[in-house]
Amino acid sequence: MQQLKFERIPRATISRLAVYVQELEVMEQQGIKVISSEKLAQLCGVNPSQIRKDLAYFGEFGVRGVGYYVHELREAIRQSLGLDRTWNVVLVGVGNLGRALLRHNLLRKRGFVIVAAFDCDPFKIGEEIAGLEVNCTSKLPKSTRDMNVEIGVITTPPERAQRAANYLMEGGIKGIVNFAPSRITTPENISVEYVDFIHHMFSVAFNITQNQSKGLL
Amino acid sequence: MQQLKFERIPRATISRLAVYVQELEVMEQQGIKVISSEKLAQLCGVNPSQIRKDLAYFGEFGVRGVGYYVHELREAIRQSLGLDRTWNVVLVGVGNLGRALLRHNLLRKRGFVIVAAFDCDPFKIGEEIAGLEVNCTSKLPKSTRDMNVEIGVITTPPERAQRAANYLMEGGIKGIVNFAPSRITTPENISVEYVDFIHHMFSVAFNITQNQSKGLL
DNA sequence: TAATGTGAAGTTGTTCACAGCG
DNA sequence: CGCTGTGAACAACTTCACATTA
Repeated sequence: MQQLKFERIPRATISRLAVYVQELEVMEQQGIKVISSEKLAQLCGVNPSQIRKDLAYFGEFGVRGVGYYVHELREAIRQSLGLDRTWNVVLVGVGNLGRALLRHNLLRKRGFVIVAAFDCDPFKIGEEIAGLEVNCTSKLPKSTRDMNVEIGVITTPPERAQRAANYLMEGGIKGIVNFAPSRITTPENISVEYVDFIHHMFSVAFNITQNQSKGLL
Repeated sequence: MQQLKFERIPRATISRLAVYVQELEVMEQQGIKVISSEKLAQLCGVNPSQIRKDLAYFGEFGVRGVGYYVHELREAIRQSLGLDRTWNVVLVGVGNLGRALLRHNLLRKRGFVIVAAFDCDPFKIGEEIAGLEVNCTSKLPKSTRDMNVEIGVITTPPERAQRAANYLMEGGIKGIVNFAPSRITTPENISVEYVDFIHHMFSVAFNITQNQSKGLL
């Protein structure tokens, strides 16, 4: 339909769009039909024109003098982000975090279906978690190809993240979400996202430290 | 010692510093003594001058014509970020993710000690996880004050995140790391970080979609 | 001499302000 | 009339280029 423009879209815009979707969903559940950029901005903690700019990358979804129809806007963003479909996902590294993700139902609710889990620890192989049997990592490349998986999630210890990434790429994966606290190297055409909550702990620690030293002035 | 400058430090700088620390640690373990901004940049996937600029916010840590002493630099960054101490942390919401964090040893290794866990589900209260008894959330404010806790981690379902935040603030917490996929509102002086892996899944999905449509041109 | 530290240039992202439209 | 959509102004961040120094 839209998606006609071809400027490069800022990363920041994408992650804000994700926030908008989330808040729009809540509104929809509350029965709110129309929302202005002003009000949505307030809820998301951003500037109203920011929202309008972000949306403008993908099309014109609003009605002047009125605002945005909540349901319509949500669908438009979902479509723009490529979320109007399901994505097959595999997970590598069945530790604490891996298990939590396997059991997490929000992923599935958002269209990300974990179709296989892998680990190289013989003690974990064969174990069943959330209806999924843990397989040996060596089987990963073939499985992902057979199951037409496009996204890989890495939840291994840091030192094994690169190896996991290599297996995933061998399996023809197109994007990786890396929860391990270490950088991985991949060719340009593989999209990599890092989820490192320790960094956020660091940020908070830093901000607290700074707020306190500011208080002393 | 340093920390003399008082320009505002970009958020982005902070999160990159966290990456540098991580990579420096790996190097130290490998016995590497000296590193240039060039090489470190390569490992971290950033521009060399970016590193030098980032470090310049905090002081001069390098030796011209030589580079940076790995151990020294790591310590300098840790100190600058306020990581040369331990931080008491409480966790609210003992679901899959909460459990995973409680059992995660990387947090403690980095100086973040979870000293208490809370949940409002009577079935969970009393349960012991990673040597910590789950307490009723109503006890949170008093406990955090008594234990001198500065950071709260929220791992509740989204609809309960705000309530958790309120309890934490009542308990005198100064910073919050919110893993729940919903915005929370707090006064200015509370530092809030959002960890939302779903957003990263969205980003990857979007990038894959875009790469593919690029391929069609 | 090699690599840092840094002003200046360049790039990217954000906010403003208002024209345009339902 | 009110709120969107958007060019223009602004702010923030990144990279360049080179003077500086161990």
